[in-house]
Amino acid sequence: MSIRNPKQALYEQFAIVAKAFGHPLRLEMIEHLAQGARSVEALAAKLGQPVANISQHLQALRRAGIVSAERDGKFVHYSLADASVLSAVAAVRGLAERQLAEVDRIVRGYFDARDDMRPVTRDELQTLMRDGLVTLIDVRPPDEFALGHVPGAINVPLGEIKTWSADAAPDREVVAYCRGPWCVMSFEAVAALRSLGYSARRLEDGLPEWKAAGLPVEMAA
Amino acid sequence: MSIRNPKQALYEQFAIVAKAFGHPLRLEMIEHLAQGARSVEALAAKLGQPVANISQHLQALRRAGIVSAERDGKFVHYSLADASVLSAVAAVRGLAERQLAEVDRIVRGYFDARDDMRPVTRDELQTLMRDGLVTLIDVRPPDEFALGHVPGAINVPLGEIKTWSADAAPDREVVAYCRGPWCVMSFEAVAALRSLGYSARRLEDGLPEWKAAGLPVEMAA
DNA sequence: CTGTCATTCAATTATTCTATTGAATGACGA
DNA sequence: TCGTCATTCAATAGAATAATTGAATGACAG
Repeated sequence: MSIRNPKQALYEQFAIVAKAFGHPLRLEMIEHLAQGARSVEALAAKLGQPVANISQHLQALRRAGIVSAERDGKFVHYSLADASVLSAVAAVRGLAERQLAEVDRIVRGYFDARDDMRPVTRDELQTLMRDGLVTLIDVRPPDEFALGHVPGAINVPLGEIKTWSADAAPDREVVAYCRGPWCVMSFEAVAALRSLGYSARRLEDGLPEWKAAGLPVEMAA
Repeated sequence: MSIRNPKQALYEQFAIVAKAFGHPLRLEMIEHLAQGARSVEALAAKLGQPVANISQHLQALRRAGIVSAERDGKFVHYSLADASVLSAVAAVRGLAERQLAEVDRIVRGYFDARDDMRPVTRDELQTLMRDGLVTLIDVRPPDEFALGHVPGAINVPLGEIKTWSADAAPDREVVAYCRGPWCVMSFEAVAALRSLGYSARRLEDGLPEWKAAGLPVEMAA
């Protein structure tokens, strides 16, 4: 198909970008890169995929201008190229949530069972934190926590929930968050805490959305 | 690939939606559907494509929840399912415009040559129209104009620019708009008017964006 | 210069997507 | 009921994409 007119040429470019979003693994990669820059190997480890596979998907994302690469010694660190990557993903996600019955089914079948209370919004959380009413836990792995987290949050990776809760005040509400709106770890954390008798809720979405909303982020531990 | 966890199942759904955006023809179909509902045959005629091909692409879009179908006698009218379809396209377009060198090249090679002045923003246009300083022309075909246009606009399809301009006031500035930000017809109209000695500019984007901004739309002719 | 390690490339196979063709469906009017 | 017309389905061939494997690159340490 030869390029007959410039509009078609432009739409071919736009299609390259949209197509790059059109693979579940690449969407998951974007969720991880939204936490901060990652090397190919680190991403591959997080996703449990062969390095070469991740490398190829990263290059598809780079050709589409979704991620950018920066060489640092023998590592190449990839990160999101543009803040609007997250808004593009959010637009697609919103469309899917509103229009696809299958999404509704998945959400109802799995998530609702674990999160029958409505999630805490960012505004609510800020009020609750200011008044000192809740304990905020970040259930992501320590390396992601170290690269940035909500101020005042405590890092409690999913595997340590039980240990941690033994020492926590039993009558204080816990709010958990993780990588994004559909990150399963915060759902699991809330379910675990509730089964241990705690009052727990989920933040409506994750750190990248918090950052994108212009709210402050705390570094290091 | 079996569904191991609900997050992957969700990402597969999101990928279906994103993938549906990932074809130049489907993006062009979305641009047309943004003007108003269309039958399969009408869309096929506008795009110069076989009906069966358009029908199949429409069903891909429908499976992705991007368009919805409504039967009316023997016709099936398709339209955009959700206002956020346009914002998803806009996010992808913005990303491509900012990140892909190829887009820059196409725009510079073709559009800049025909539009060396900055386009008129919607706000500017409203001021200019209120003060009666410009003539606004809608260069889309009459059927699209009839389904809704910017109040005060005159319908001057591309082929009639020359005839129309003969009767137009020669010292009055003309603003042209069409289907969207990269619709070539408004670029062509501005180029034609300038070559005829008129002062002409383009509106920054088209009718769907005007409507999406909550501004009034006039119906019929 | 050589070995090591992160990343990329190249080649293969399996899968999915695209365009095209002609036949099937479903609604309308005679 | 029958023919017509808009749309969809089904089947095909050709093209693009995905995952896997092993080899090649490029940077660092000794």
